[in-house]
This record gives sequence, C-alpha cells and structure tokens, in this order.
Amino acid sequence: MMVQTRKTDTLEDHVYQQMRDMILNGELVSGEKLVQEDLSARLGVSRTPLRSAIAKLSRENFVVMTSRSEAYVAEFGPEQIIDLFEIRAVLEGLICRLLAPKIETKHILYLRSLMLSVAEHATDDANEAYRDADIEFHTYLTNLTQVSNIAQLLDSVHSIMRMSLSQGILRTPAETHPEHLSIIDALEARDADLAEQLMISHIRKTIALLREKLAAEAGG
Amino acid sequence: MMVQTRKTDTLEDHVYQQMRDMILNGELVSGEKLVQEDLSARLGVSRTPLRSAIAKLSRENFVVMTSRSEAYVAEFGPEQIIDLFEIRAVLEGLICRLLAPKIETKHILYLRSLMLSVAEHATDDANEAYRDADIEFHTYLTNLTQVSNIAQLLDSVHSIMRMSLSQGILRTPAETHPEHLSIIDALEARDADLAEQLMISHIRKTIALLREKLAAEAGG
DNA sequence: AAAAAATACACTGTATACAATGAACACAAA
DNA sequence: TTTGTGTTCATTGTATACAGTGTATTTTTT
Repeated sequence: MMVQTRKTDTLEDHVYQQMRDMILNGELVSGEKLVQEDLSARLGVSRTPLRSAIAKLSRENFVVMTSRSEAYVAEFGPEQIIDLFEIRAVLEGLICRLLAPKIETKHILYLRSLMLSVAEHATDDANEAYRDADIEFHTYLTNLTQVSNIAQLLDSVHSIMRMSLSQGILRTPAETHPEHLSIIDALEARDADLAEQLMISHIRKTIALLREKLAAEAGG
Repeated sequence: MMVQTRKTDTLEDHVYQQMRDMILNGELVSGEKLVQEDLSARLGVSRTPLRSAIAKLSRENFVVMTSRSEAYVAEFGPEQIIDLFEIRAVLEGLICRLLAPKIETKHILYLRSLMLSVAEHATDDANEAYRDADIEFHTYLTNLTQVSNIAQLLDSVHSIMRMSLSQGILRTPAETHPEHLSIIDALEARDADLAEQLMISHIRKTIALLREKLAAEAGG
C-alpha cells in the first residue's frame, strides 16, 4: 500500500513520533482516551502499527495503560516533572562519571566552544540562544555515552522536559553557565567523582527551585 | 481460540515472560537470531503477540535489533553487567533518597526482621538463604518507590543480574550485612543524603570487585 | 418500582493473509 | 574469472477479519 525504504521508515515509527509530537504540543490532551480504531482512522494507518506505537509510548510514560488495557494520554503534573528531573540528575551524573576516564579532547573542545558561543548572553535572562545551548550541552553529553540503556531512557526524559519547560528558563544563565564550565573542567581533568557530583548538584539546584515554585503555587 | 481473563493474562505478556526466561536460562543462546515465524511456531502463538514481546524485550536490552530490524538475543558480557550495576547503583540510591522522607515504620521493621532472619549466616560465605535475603532487600526497596519509571527499569536490571550472578555471591555476607543495616538506619533517621550515599557505595563496592575479577581474568 | 437477567455494543487481543524489501543464487556477457 | 542482471527466497511490515470480554442498556421478574 505504501512504499517504504525500510530502516526507520516504518509506519510504526512514524506513528510513534507523530503521536509523541501530538502529545507534547497538546493536540492529544492529557487524560484523553486513545481508542485504537478512531485513532488509526485519524492517522490513516491500520491498528497494527498504531498498537506498537502506543505500546512504545506507554513504556516511555507518555501514555498510561489501565488494568483493562485502555490507553490514556499521560498527565504531566509538577510532581511527575520533578521525578523526571531526579532521574535525570543521577543518570546524567553517571554519564559524566563513566565518561570522565575516556572522553576525547575534541568533545571537550566542542563543549567549551559551545559555552563560549553563548557566553555573551550569560547575563541575559530568558535568552533563546542560551537555552538552546543549555539543552545541547546536556543532550550532547548524553549521546556520548556508550551505554544504550542510559541514552534511551534520557532521550524520552529530555523530550518530556523540553515540553514542560517551554514556558521559560528555570534558573538564570548567570547561575548555570559557570556550573557548565566546571563540569567541563572536571571531565577534562578526568575526575570522575567530581564530574558526577557537579552534574548532580547542577540539576538538583533546578529541582530545588522547582519545588519552591510548586510550594509557592500551592500556597498562593 | 483461547480463554483469557484479561489483566496480564494476555499472550503478549506470557510470551514476553517466557522468552525472557528462555534467554536468562540459556535456552535462547546469546547472539541467536530470532526469526518470527519459527519462534511463533515454537511457542505456539501467532506472530502478532510475538512481535510485541520482542519489541518489549528489545526495549529492555534482552534483544538487539539490527538496522534491518532483525532481532538477536543480546550478549551479556562482563562490561554490560558492570554497566547495569552502575545504573543500579544510582537508581537504587535515588530510591533511598526519595523514600527516606516518607518511608513507613512497618517497612523499616520488615527490612530489619529480614536482615535479622539471616544474621546467623552473615559469617557463612556462599549461603543460599543469605543471598535470597540480599535480593529481597533490594527488590523490596525498589517496589516501594512510587515512581514507576524507576521501578520498571530496575525490574529488568535485577532479573539480568540474578542470572549473571547465579554462580555465587560476589561479596561476603560479613561485608554486606552491616552495610544493609546502615542503610536501614539512615532511612529510619530520614536522612535522604546519607541513605542515598550508603546505597550507592554499597553497590559500587561490588562493582569494584567485579572490575578486579574482570582484570584478573583478562590478565591470566 | 427495584433488582436481576439478558442482550447489544464498543473495544481490545489474536490470527492470518498479503505486500514489500533485501539477500542469495543462477546465469549471461565481458 | 569477474561483473552485471534477473529471479527466487526468506523474512519483516501492514491490513484486516474474527473472537472474546466488560459495560451499558433493555427486558424480565419479583
């Protein structure tokens, strides 16, 4: 019915990405029930690839299954976001730990130049370019890891966060920029423990801020 | 064709567990190619639930997919095992961290009694009962966490480790037993940072030993 | 009218048929 | 012998038909 050049050009994969986007940009509303027949008609595919896509989304917590195997779009409340940040903290810390002994110089150089390129914005809150560099810093490190387990998990974590944080930067560049630089230094010095600790506390500072905001909202 | 009382009694789930067991006990050999038609005949199901099961196994790294979507049974070399221990260390550490502020007394009591019940074997290396209690200690803590993300990931990690460690205990009960007790103490004291740190170093000591053994094997 | 039983309906799980692609092989041309 | 070109074959991706289950709705019974 449709020409497909194998690789990742499978309908299942396409539907998966499409649905993930729809969830992240609100086209599929949180809590909405996903009825296979309806959705397959809407997306123009059969239930077979759709089911696989839903299963995948469910494993990555974009979708929740009930005990009677109904699928619902997951809710991303502040608590869930915080949990994700907690996971992110220890896993990205671990990445630094494992990376430190063997990271290549070119990667150090890239990270440094990345930070240098936005250094001028490091005092400018809510700067678009700085936020992009921030995300790139973390995803680049993630992609360097050889351990596919971690990379996979962090991939979905990152995309969920990108959505939920699209309203703005959490901490100011003035705070985070020097932290990024210290992490790079620790990696270059091959200090695994330090690199891990710096990355963890880097992310946990953001978590603390999130918790404050959450408490403030709940109180007010 | 087959009566099924819903819930987790689906063929897909059954096949998933069956295949996971077959991989772990060597019935499906590392590196073996998984041909859908053959395997579905062998297991007595159609390709539909089989495909879902394989996808799930692939997501948990029991199975690797090639670029041409062929499925192979994953290889569990010493490096992979170590990587899994590294992930386990930080995630179980995180569990302790998140659990500490709100763990209930009954859980503390259970963990204590569990350790007490095998205390007599704590000087006896390679004791079966002690190893079971060790595993129970870790899985119990894992199951206490509310964050489904973590529990899920650790579930597969644990089962892989159970297999690879079936040849014997790594560290002696004399070493690990007091560490378990300290972790329980830290949880009871609601000291999140300490509980996390203790759990991490507890597991990392095993990793260090694994690395030594690996180096010794490579050297000899 | 309330409770219980029966029926219909909506939805998911599974099997199977079909389509499409890459690999292995055979054979022809240089 | 090598190179190129069909051709078959093994295997995966997708659509669809069918079966079974739980829920809602109607009908029956008291």
